[in-house]
Amino acid sequence: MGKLERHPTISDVAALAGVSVGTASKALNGRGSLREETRARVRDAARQLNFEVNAGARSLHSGRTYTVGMITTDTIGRFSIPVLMGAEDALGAGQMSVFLCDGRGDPIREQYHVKTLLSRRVDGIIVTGRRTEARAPIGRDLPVPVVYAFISSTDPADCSVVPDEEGGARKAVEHLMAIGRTRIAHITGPEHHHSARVRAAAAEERLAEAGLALAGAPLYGAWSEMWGRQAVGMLLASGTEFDAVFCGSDQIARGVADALRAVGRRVPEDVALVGFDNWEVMAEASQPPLTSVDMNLDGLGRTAAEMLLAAINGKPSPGRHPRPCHLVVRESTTVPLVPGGA
Amino acid sequence: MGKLERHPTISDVAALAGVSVGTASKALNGRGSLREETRARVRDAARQLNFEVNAGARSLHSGRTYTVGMITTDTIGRFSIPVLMGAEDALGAGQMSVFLCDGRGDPIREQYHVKTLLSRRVDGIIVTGRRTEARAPIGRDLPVPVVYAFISSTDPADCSVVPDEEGGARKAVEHLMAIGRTRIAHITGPEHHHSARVRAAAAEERLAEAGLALAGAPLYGAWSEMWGRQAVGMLLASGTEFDAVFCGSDQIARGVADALRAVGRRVPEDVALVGFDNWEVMAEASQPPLTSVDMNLDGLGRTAAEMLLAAINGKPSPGRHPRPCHLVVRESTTVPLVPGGA
DNA sequence: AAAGTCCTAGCAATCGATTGCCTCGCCCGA
DNA sequence: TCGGGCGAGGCAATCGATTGCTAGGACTTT
Repeated sequence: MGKLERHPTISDVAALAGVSVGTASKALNGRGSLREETRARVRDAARQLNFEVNAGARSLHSGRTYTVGMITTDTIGRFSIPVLMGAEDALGAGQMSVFLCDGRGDPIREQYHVKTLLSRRVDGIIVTGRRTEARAPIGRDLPVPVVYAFISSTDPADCSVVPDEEGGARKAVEHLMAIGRTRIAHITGPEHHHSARVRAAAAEERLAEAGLALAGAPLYGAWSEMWGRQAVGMLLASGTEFDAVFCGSDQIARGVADALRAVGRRVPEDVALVGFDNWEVMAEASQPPLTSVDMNLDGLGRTAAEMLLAAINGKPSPGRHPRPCHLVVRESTTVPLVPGGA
Repeated sequence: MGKLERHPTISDVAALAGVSVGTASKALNGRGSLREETRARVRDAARQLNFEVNAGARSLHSGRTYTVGMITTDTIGRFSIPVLMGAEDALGAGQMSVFLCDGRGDPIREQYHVKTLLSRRVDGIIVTGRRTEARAPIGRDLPVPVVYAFISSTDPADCSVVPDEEGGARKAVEHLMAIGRTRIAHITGPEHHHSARVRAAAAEERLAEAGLALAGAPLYGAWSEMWGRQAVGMLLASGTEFDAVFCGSDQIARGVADALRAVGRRVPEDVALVGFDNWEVMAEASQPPLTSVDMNLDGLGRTAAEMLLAAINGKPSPGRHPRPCHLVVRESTTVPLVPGGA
């Protein structure tokens, strides 16, 4: 509860230990040649005073702050959190602290954050966001390395770690074909979203490779459950035959599941369902739980952080680095085993 | 793409402008008495070199870093994000940057973060988490002020900004009574959760004040949709009469809504439903959309940040500060207007 | 013309910590 | 007894920026 007056400095420690400032520093950092007894005396003094070295003063010499900035281009949300946590995890292992900056989708605000981070002499910057679309670089000729995670930079020379959405969509389709479905519909988000277009195109391509085609054109709409429900209505009204739906998000898939159940179509027996994102609260609460494509967001964050650390140490990895997605299979594509079967 | 060699310093600026370092500093900070022409020359030089003052070096004098630490006790999640964003917002206005530290529920890790933050000389610390339960303080006699947001400290002298969950629960019950419901059931999370107990007790108390009682005992379980569905089964099986359910979370409420619909009970006509958290993706995607108690998490974060700033400036606000919840009314408690009614 | 004012800008100490270099004293050998 | 060698620890420069004090030049005033 009480609040100490001020931070003890190394002079305080030195005085208490009865040595000079330089000696105290050497004692605490294991440098120089000192008697073990002296080191111990200094360590005790430091402990007694609750001394914590002033990181700012130290970086004045070392030139490094062991600090990185993390900028979210839009709002901190469902997609940026896992990325952020993965990065925090990887950076924490390297003793680095993270400055969090929320761009709120405002370029002015974002530039302000970049300036602030540079002023604080971060060793590097990670940029992330909630859409996978490429965006303009946060700056040119910045004095520190930058890595884009989840989103990517329009400059091909920048380092971007992104999910292989195309591969993810292909895996979804392959899984549906593997369980014998041939009339696969696709319901997804707004067409102006990069992710929606990429996933739809990849799904069509994979089907074409197998000599198949989508059941009807991709239905572009919103990322919401309500759109999923509406789209099912449209699909049924159009008379399109389908035995599976690949959805652009878990929310859409959930809406689809609810709408199908409401009209008496069984999932997965009549219609198999695959979602995207593997957002657990959605995928697992769905009836039935959803098979879904996982973009491994925290792995993305971790990789981005590792690449940033490497770049800080002089080993940059320029270019775009897609990382594989994987499929998490749940009951929406697999008929459960008969209960009670001994 | 290119990467500059090193950060320009104020000496570089001074040299380019043809003045001494001290003069350059005064020019850039509007101090001292200098000719306007000199100031302009220095400003130009700074702009030319892309000079950003070294914040670490500066704080060596000022003693302030304009930096705060934010520690999440458990994982960064649905509850801590809005708090975090509110805080980031309020702090950003004060030109302060935020160090984000994820405690992962590990006390060792948490203590490590506290030490790191102190070493970085943050001006203050905000602690948050995903449960409202009081927790042990992160430290005693820390040299900087600490504010707890959402969660609270067990030390009553610490500053904690918390949601008035009790008040929220009362509002939910009052709303249900106001629309004429008298047999209100309560389905909520695990009994060992502080929030579950507090909300249940407040609901019972408010009903008692109106001469009523809960329909059956509170049903403690989990915060999940599945539990909501199961609980409805239990409620129906027990033969308890009820015309409303107050749920401990939106996820539970959603499960309840689905289960009721499955057995042909209409929401809100037969059973009105109120959730808790006002988690929009859940509340709005529910069929029907859920009336829910909003804890105003980002307001909590903002308030916490403001109190921290005040404490940093010597005006601490010790003690527990409950902040009101409010009810967001949606279709689960209101019969929609007849469509087409001119 | 000498002295007093005011304006401008430079000098140097300071913040906290690190580190290369130097000194002091002890021990050993010649 | 004197000098070399070495171990231990102090001194002071350094990192980048800030700021109080001071010096010098221009201008005014008596």
